[in-house]
Amino acid sequence: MNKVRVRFAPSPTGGLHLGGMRTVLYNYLFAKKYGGDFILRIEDTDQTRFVEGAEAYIFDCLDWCGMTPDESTRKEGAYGPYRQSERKASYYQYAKQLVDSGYAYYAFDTQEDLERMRHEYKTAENPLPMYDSRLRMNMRNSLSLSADEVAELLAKDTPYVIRIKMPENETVTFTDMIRGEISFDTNLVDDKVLLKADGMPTYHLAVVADDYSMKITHAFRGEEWLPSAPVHLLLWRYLGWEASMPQWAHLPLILKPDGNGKLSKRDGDRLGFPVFAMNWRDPRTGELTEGFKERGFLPEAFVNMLALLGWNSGTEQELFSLEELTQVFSIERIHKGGAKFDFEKAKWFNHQYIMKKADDELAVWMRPYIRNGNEFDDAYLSKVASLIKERCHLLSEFWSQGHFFFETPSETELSVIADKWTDGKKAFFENWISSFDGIQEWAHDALENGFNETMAAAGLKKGDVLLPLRIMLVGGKYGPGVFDIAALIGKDETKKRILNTLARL
RNA sequence: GGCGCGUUGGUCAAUCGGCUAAGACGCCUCCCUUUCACGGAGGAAUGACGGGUUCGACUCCCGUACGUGCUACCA
Repeated sequence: MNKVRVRFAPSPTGGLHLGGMRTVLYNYLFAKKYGGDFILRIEDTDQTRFVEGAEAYIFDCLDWCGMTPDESTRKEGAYGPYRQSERKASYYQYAKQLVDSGYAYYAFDTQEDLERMRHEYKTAENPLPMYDSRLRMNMRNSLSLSADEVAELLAKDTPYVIRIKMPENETVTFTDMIRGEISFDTNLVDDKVLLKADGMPTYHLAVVADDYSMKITHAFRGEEWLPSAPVHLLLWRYLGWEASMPQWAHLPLILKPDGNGKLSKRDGDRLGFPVFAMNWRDPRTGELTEGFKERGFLPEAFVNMLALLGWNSGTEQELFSLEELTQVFSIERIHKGGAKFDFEKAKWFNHQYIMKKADDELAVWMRPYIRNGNEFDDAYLSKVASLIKERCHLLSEFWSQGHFFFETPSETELSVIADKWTDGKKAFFENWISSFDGIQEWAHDALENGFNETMAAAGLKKGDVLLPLRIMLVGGKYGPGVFDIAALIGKDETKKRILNTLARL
């Protein structure tokens, strides 16, 4: 295969959700696999939806996942400009070209005209009438009006849109890389607006013009675009570019975990999981939406989870680095059907990556989650990480799983041991503490040996005193081995916690 | 309503006509560990339905049902 060029064009309407991120990922993997260019394009031609700060946010998300676009799409580049708003002039030119060649026309209908049409032609079997070949001669456009009338309207700067003139009785067929051959009857597709009254293009015109001028060879987009694909194909044809039309791949949808429908931001809020890659604060509403990053996901886990949502390698392997994915990824193995998002499985991926990560690296990721202001050095944090990483599914669980390494537990589940508490046990702990000064090396083995000796001398069993010790050190029935904890928090702190609890029993 | 796309356990999914239908998540049991977790060993749980084609169909074809998407001067 020759050099490929893929593009991802997020609409900066705020947030970058799972579906969008997955489309980027597949674009990226495909481009990398075949040594092509990974280009980002910003679709900011819809001023009513464009959100301040969204562009920078998109780049942040890509950086976090390790998918920074090849070229500096933030500045200049071989295929720039990358913002649609900066390409405005050429869109008009192409739309005009289509009108001149008879494939498109001016439409002067107002919003009210359109509403009236939808109302007037509404019938039981056609509840949603379209602006199409059957109806367009009843509307106000350059097909129904005389040349003089049209010239006059244009001369008076009457607002107009440019619509594609869908042919009658034709079948448009194209090949989707995932789904194979797909056909549409042109009579059933409406005359889509190409250029809006404000002079900005709609997605339909923009995507074709941009893909052409950016020399895109392969285009990935969501399945929701399938119904408008015939419009796009016709535009490529009418503009005389059909030979350079990219190959399309329409990706399956990511669905809600419960019920039906595609996954939305609302579902995340409702079910308690993120749907955006990173935190997004809408500047217009001030509303903050949590991201996977902030929820405690490692980027490699997020990427891995995302890749497997709609694709699999065909082997039993489930854990892939981004690098591995670029090797094994293949369009043939992308599924046709939508997948319900499963947050439990997403957490499992993260858990795997947390366990796999080196302790010192993990320490860096976990540091922000230390809730009290105390300072701890990297070596200490590293040791904590090694002890608790296998019980954290999210980085944010670091604190709930290991807070006792950083503070004396404030809440102690005394009730767990209070019922079976005896003077003999109390004497045992006092004896054990008094032996601390004789311990040469304050480490796991020495502590356990000393504990066992004192225990045997007191005629007690592990079952009698191990749990109490845990409650004293941790505060509850959880955490790593008690001697590991004692070894790490140190002699003084261990003694302090035992004494504290003894005083309360 | 029309059109498009889809349909293997609760979820993600393998299978490209030979199936006693992989594997993973989740769930359950046991072992390990006198906590929790990790790890190990098991278990329950699947081809939407009806017709064809075929020696043989989860796999191919047709219908039906169901789901989902589109049907905006939104993408």
